[in-house]
Amino acid sequence: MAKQTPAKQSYVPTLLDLFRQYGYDGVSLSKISEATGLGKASLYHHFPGGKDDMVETVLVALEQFLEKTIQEGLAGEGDALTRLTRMSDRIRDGYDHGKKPCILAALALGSAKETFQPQVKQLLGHWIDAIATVLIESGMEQDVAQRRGEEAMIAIQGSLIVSRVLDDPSIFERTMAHLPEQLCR
Amino acid sequence: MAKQTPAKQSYVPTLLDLFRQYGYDGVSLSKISEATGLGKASLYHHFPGGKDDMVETVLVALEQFLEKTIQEGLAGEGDALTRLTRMSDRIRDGYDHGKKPCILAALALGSAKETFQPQVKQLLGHWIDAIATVLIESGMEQDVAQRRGEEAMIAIQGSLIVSRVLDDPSIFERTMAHLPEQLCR
DNA sequence: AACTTGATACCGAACGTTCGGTACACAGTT
DNA sequence: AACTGTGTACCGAACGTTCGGTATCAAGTT
Repeated sequence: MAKQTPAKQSYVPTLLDLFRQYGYDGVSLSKISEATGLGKASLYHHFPGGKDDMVETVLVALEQFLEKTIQEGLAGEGDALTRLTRMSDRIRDGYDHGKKPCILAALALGSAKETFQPQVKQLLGHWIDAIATVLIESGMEQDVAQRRGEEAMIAIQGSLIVSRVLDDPSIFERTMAHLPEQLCR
Repeated sequence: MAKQTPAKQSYVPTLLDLFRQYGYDGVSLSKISEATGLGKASLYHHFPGGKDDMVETVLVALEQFLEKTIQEGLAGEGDALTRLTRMSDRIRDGYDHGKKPCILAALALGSAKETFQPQVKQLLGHWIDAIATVLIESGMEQDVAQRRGEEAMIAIQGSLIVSRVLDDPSIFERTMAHLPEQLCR
């Protein structure tokens, strides 16, 4: 695991956008150079481990973002429905209301899968667990709650893909709007 | 649209496997050469349009497969639940019980999106419409049925991704098992 | 029967370009 | 001086694609 620096972190938004849209194999160093405004040498200066180093930096940032989302959203005040609605709103923002794909799905494809599967799996699993925890605290059985967490992830990932393929972000928005009640049923 | 030939069609299974797993950008001509046993020059002999020609051949085959699935499964005998269960079984087979990704999602990523979006969109839309038609014939309102068709696609795509990321195909299987009743509710 | 022609399928070599990556030099800041 | 950051030039490998060629087969002609 490469060392994280403030400079690296400052490139996360740009890198995230590239990897989520083009996937690992579709993002070349030239594309990154263009998007960040840095030459290749500078990119290697900041990310000595190259492309993999960049993806890891993005994943570390995502882990932090997820933690923050859990603390401020899911683990905050209110009943389950309120909390899940707060999460739903954050998700809408994070995916630009259905217009941006999920990097976790993108990294499950191609050569990225072999390299990053453990981290991606851990992130997604963590997200599911957090949703399940909210439902458990509201009185739901653990088994059922875990299933619901998975359902939530299926809805999120599935609606992002369908919205993207059909070029219709309202599908994602509609799905997110219904998700909280569905999980609490 | 390049001309389709029997030779081209004979390579569809191999090409489908490569593109669904590695995506468009992750599949090189070398990889295809290796998987098909043909040299690169031979690949160009059969697919003069190159990689794009190969993807199009796969998409044409998928369209035919979808038509067949609709005729034999969704448009066949029985009530809506029976028909949707038949479709669900075919889907399970087509995705090797959750172990293989969907090429439509893979082609929605990277440089493939720009080239193949119209065809991919048409395929997915056609699938949704076929599901909605079954529900409409069983008495459901058109609006609701169309929504249900989308929900089905969200469940399929989402559960494939979640199963893949979590390395747990049972998630897909479970989702497919419940899908017919869910759509008919 | 032998030869010619056309069609089909395949190949190795080569092409121009892009890939990820490295070495070195220089400039700015502390 | 040390550190941080950048640019230029270059590398070998791989990319997608094309070229010129060989092998085989079937059909037609002599």
